[in-house]
Amino acid sequence: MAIPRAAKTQRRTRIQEEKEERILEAALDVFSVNGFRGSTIDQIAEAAGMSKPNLLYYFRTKEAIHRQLIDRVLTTWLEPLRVFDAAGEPESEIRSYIRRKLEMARDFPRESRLFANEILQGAPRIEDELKGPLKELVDEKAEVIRTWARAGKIARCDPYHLIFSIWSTTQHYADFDVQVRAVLGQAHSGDGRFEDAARFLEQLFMNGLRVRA
Amino acid sequence: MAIPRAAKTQRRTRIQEEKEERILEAALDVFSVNGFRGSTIDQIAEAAGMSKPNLLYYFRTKEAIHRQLIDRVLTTWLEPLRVFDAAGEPESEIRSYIRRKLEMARDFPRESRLFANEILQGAPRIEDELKGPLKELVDEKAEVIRTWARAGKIARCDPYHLIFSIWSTTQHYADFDVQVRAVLGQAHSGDGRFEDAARFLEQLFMNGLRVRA
DNA sequence: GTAAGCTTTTACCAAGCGGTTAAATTATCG
DNA sequence: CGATAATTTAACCGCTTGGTAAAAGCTTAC
Repeated sequence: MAIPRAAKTQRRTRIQEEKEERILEAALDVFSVNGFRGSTIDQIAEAAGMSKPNLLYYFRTKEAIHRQLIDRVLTTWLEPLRVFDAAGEPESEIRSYIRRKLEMARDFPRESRLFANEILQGAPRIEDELKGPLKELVDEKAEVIRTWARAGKIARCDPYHLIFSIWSTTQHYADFDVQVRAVLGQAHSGDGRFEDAARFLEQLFMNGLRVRA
Repeated sequence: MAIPRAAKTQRRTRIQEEKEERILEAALDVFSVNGFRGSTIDQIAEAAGMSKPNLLYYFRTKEAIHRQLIDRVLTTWLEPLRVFDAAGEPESEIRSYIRRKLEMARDFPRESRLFANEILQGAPRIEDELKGPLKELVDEKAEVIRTWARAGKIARCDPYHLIFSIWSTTQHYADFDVQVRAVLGQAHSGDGRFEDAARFLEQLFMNGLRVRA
């Protein structure tokens, strides 16, 4: 007779660790494309190569899987912004922030889309995290940017909308990938579009934020 | 005995016109939040104030409703880009393109989200339109931008990524509205954020694209 | 008014959904 | 090996889903 559910006592077997990882991996595939309501446990189970009841042995509900994925993404997602350093040179800080966000769009598009799906649908499951930790982090970094502007190191501008514009331009290459590919055609079918994007965005933001005489 | 379905003969009654409009209006509400798979006919029917079978009298399938919405959005959505004029002044053309896209994000957020949902999910229903009409239009306008750059009227840059960056920064205020509100807090609870965004984006793109000595 | 066509409702269905139960199977460890 | 706990499977449940059938109710034109 098995103890109710896997997570009841603390993490024990390596098989548990492996299966949970496989499930989360599969769920990321499914959720990032279909959103929460549009995804079924059966789809995830099949993608993970196991039966539905077997999957439900590791995660009690569909929502539990989603929750854990979202939590993971939220922490790793904001890492680049956390690194943003008040003591650094504005130009290089912003430049490398853009570059890092673009790399994430390239290397973790599913995570980006999972997040986008959640926000699009009104963020019912993460409103608190947005209004709490996220807002506080952005507030803090906005203050840094404002300081740089006051010191004449970059042009005066609204720091919040600057951050929004970096988020949107970079995530666009993950979230709207199909559209980007369709418009660019065969030409940039490899990862070339990311290099072009990096060049363009650096130019745009560096010139756009330069202090004008 | 009713003729199979409403659209069989050509559009007749004004009641048909009215009801179809009400259904599409309701469907836009529902689809734009939940995506295609996440939305149910019942939800749409209730939002339209009618029974499910009644709704299905006007539209044979869920997909038929969605299709018509998408088709509408696709045409109106690209209007601002079509207006983009090679004969105009680069600065004012780009500036007013940004302004118009931002107005659309403000005034038609549901349409923007419907589109975003579709793209996020791999655009299964509109891939052809993206690779065909959309790509052609963008190709044409990219050429215009390239001409301006060659003539020294704006900085040399990748015109495709310029267009992408305008799309993403403006649509962000519709698609990621919840996040934007959460981060900005009470401060800009009205439409003020759109004015701030307009100011910031104009500054960013105007400076970013100015020819540098 | 009445007949024809248009619209709405009631009742229904088969498939898919998230999730449970209990028994069968496998791994672990003394 | 044997016992105990961990894992997997088969069978199932009640609810929701997209969609249909058929009849009842309503409009409109003559």
